[in-house]
Amino acid sequence: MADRDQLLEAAETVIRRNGPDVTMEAIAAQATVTKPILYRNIGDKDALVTALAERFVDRINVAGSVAVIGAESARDGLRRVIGSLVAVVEADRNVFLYVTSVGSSTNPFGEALRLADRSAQPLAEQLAAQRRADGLDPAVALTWAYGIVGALHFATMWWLRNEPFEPAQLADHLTELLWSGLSAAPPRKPRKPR
Amino acid sequence: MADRDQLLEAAETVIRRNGPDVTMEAIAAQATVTKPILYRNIGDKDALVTALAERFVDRINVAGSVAVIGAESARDGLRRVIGSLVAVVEADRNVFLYVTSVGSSTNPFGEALRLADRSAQPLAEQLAAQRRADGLDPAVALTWAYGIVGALHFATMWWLRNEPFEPAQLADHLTELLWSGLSAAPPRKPRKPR
DNA sequence: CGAATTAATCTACCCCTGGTAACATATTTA
DNA sequence: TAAATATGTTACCAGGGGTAGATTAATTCG
Repeated sequence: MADRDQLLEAAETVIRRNGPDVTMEAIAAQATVTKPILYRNIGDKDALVTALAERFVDRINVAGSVAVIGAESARDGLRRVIGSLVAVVEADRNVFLYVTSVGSSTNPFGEALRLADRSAQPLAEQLAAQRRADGLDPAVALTWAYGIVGALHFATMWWLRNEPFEPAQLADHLTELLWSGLSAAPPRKPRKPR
Repeated sequence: MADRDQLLEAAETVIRRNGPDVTMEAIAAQATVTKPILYRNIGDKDALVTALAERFVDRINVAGSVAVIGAESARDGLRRVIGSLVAVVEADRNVFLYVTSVGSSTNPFGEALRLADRSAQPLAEQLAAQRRADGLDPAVALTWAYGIVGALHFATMWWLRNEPFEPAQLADHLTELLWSGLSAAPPRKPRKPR
């Protein structure tokens, strides 16, 4: 008893219920199991976060693949994918927060970046392919992939915390930024901190 | 003895030397002081991180203001600001990592977002003003500000970890993305995960 | 079938770090 | 000089990640 998948399921359950700052003990308890079993099957906390992140990214990817069906244009496709991402995160915000905010001393770059890796890598490949097809330099792909993921991440995070407007607006604004960039409205004196 | 500023200075010193996972005890020791003094003058760990973040953002802003002088165009200004940001972060990576990766239970959204606030807020005001001047809807400003900050943050973080090429390239790629967006090379099937 | 060996699980603990209470020491003020 | 007030120190607590060793269940073998 106490399959790896069941443990991950239990972790998600308790995170959804009790918020993102949940203890390993609580996760074990939710699975009606004691800590050593959890550790034997999952590894350490870092491994748990990684596993949950993997699942989460998978869900986002699936949702994106579905959302993009029937897109009327590339821009519309982008808009749909962003919309579905926002929807998934909003629907499961606690798991999202857990997966992105848990830090570990062995990983000084933060868990958010590890989560980003799983999205940015395939995205980079697509971007590179597209650039090549258009006769453009594909070297930008990785930077762009992390930049895009970061933009989505931070904006979504901020939006989650404040919820200043409807999710559709968030998706619209992000699409506009990522699709067209700032050049439409060039800031005269772009003091652009941090 | 043991001025607030001296304590912050000591914190930065020890973080630079020993890396981002540094203990409050170590910081106190570096300031030749004991923990309760540190706590009396600074507050808790969260307050320390906030204070250090504030300083760091200030440095970035100053560097950006200097860098933008003599820009030949708005795009060139953006490029220069991004370049100076990358330079500051690279030169003080440990403090940057400390300030962005230390999590706290009272702040489930992560310290990175708090750091972002200090940059995104003024940036949003500028964006909004510019949009208004151009007769465009300024409602996008906040979303864009967090998006831009996030793009810079993640890409820089990734670059710091891997250092795959020269910092100038990173700045070039990011400028291109933020200035012109993806529309130049529209992905046909934008499976864009995360 | 019973004994012995092996696998699975629990109890109890360690360690480290953030945070603080209570005590001690210097310093000002009356 | 005595009282009051900063200022600092030691010693401790709390809580969470992680694990060693005892304990129980299961399996194999004579």
